[in-house]
Amino acid sequence: MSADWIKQFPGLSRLEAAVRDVLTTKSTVVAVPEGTVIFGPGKSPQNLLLLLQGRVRVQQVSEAGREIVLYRVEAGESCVLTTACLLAHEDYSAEGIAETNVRAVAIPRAVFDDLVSQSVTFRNFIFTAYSKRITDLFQVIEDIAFQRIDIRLAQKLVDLERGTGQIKATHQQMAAELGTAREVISRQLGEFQRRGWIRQSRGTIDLVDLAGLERLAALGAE
Amino acid sequence: MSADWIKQFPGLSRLEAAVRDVLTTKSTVVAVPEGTVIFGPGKSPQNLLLLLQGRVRVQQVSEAGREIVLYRVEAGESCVLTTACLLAHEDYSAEGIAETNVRAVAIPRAVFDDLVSQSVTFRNFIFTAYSKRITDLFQVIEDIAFQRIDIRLAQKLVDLERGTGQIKATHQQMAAELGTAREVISRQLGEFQRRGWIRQSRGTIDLVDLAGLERLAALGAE
DNA sequence: TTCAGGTTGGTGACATCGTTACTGAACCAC
DNA sequence: GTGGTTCAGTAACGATGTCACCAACCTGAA
Repeated sequence: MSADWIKQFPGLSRLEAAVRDVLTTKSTVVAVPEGTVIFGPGKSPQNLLLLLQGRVRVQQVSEAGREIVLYRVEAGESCVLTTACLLAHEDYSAEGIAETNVRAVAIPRAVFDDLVSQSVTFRNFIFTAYSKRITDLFQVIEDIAFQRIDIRLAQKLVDLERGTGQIKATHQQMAAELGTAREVISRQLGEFQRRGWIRQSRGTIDLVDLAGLERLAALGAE
Repeated sequence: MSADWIKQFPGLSRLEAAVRDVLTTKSTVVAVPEGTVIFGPGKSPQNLLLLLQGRVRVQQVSEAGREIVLYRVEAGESCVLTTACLLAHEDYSAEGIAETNVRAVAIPRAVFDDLVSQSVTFRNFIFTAYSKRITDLFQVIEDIAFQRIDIRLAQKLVDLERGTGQIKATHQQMAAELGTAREVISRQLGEFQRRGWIRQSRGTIDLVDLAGLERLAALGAE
């Protein structure tokens, strides 16, 4: 198996040669189709995943069925919060879903433990990833608790637009992004449309005045 | 220095003898007076703390000055989320405050790294602690996003009462516990008092019908 | 003691957000 | 096309957050 993929992870570039060999020979590259539930309540992951291609959405689902997106794992990042669960034999209440087709390196539990033990570089890689995720969670908490919904929605629209100027999502899905209700999204998007910032059609939102959205989004970053 | 303190941490009881020696000889027991800011924005901790006595409150403070309590570290637990920051050289936006006088074992960064490297038991201890904290954060997110404020307040009152039947806190402090506004707390506590569950006086809340509060709190756990 | 100023708590009015209930439009499978 | 399903719009109302203000209380200093 080619070890080229290590280049995609800057934190691993200085990995000691011996450790690099362990990592490449004892891990496998897996393909995960879009929509797959990678981990979830009652389904703890068996491997640490390093994403080569695609995107994983991690979200919390309440007992009443309401959802909120916690963060996304992009190519070049790792599903590292799951390793705590992986090593502690505990279930999370969060779930991870492949938002696109995903290619990833799967590192088995025992190999992960071995790498953490042997390589200071790998340890730094892991703990840096932890730090980023925890910071993300703190931001989510701060936003839910203290930020106005129109600002959060504008930020999310700007965030989810990936150069296309368009977002493929229903109002229900946008509500799940922010942990709010569909009706709230409908009202806010209606207001954005009246202001000429977006155009809507069933299942898609066109961002026609990104600058307008960004001005509103920026109010939350003062 | 006595190594008796290790007995207070069940996860460390099976520690290999050599590793145990490293841990006890290279760490120090420190005393932290009540009210000390142990870590915070711009003040990353230099040590991993294992709490022997006392309690540390970890809270998020927004730029607008509003606060929300994330979790508490009790005796027998560790300030483990800070280790990610400690190893990643990153600052958190959260801060940790000694809520009582605290005695703790301080493990320097280099020693921590060494222990993680050498001991599978220590690794499990650390990752289990991570898992618990992250689960706590998920719960906070779910509560803020989806739970009614009266239920959250009842839960918090039951949680903060430590056998005394009394809570020493202002309405403002209770608001910071839940990330809401003082006025909301005043209204809810007024309602609880009308129902005969509590009595209030300046700076203190007496829980006179704990069962009543628990019934309301239990509605959130269905 | 008395007064000034800060802290704490109570309250009304209003804005924002969430919930409920219902409607119709758009889409899909047959 | 027909019928069922998904998606979006909206009104009414309840719950929560914000703003403004006041009263009660505490503390320290004149």
